[in-house]
Amino acid sequence: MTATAARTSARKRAGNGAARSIDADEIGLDALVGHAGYAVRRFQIWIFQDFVKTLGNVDIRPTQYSVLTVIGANPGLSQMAVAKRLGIERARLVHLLDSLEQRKLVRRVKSKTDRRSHALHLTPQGETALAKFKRLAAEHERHVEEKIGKENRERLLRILADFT
Amino acid sequence: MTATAARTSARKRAGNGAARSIDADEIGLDALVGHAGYAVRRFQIWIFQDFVKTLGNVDIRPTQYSVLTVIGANPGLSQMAVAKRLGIERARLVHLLDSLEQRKLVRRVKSKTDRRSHALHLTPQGETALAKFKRLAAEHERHVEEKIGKENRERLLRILADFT
DNA sequence: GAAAGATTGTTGTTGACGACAACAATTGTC
DNA sequence: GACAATTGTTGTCGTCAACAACAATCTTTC
Repeated sequence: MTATAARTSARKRAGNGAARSIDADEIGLDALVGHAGYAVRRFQIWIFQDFVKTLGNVDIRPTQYSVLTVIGANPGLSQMAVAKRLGIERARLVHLLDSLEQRKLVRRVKSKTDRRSHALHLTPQGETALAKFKRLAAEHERHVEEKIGKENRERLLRILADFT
Repeated sequence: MTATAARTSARKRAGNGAARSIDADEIGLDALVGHAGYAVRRFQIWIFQDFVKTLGNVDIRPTQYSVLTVIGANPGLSQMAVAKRLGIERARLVHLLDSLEQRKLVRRVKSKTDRRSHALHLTPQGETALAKFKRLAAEHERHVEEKIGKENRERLLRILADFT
């Protein structure tokens, strides 16, 4: 049905090996239009690009921002706790923290209660930097609002609240 | 305000270098809860994992599925057209098609009207395989529906329709 | 209290993916 | 016919998820 319709409209395009030049608009997505994952993926790419662009001057990427924010709101957390909360692998978090620690935004303090783990803290510079990052991130969020609409953004947040 | 509140509640956690073990639930996300990008990212990871798992037996990943679907619905397209339509880079599409062509699902036919380009077609096996992939993808989509609810999924698709 | 098992941080590898740059072959334009 | 643009290709780089293995350090169990 859907497949048949798509197939029929496609016939006029090329039955053999001719690649007619076509406007991207008239290329049907067929089954993809019914897949939430496809739309979400495209949207997520758009969001990431805007985030990276908006926070380009301070050189902070989404993942780094999420790590800084969680540490800032919960100082003293272990790497394991941060990784679990954000759904990041602990192996991956190691490199993220290496980078953030080199930039003097985060400190790994040896925990005295558990000598395996590190207690994560923002440095004073990290705190002021994070404040700036949050302002830029809010600006990015306004771009999202402009893109999909104020109400739609709120609906989206409600729908996906369980995943945070 | 939000920061102050988070900071205050965080104080009880660790003022120095003690990494108390904490349930992931009680770790505040602070500013992240207001960011659509964070929720979308987490959701998208969940979707991808379910897709990969559901189509695990046939060894098809989301990007491959999208390429096959578009070619199936628009036979004869050039690589450039497919890449543009799906937001994939043409350099990346080369490898995707190499893989799909090796698996005898897709054929690159030399175009006679433009000897630079290839007209992309599904092989007969590709057609029957895609039919199966679509059934599995529909099953995956039902998982999404179970996860966020029927109405929410439809709302989501409407909200993000412009990105497809 | 010692042995066995689990956890934490770390290092390394693999593969998918987006972004960019360069190139040859071909087409389009002036 | 010279010059610019397009198409497919190759290659590199950096981000990211997923594993596996390891040493150091708890925790459990006997």
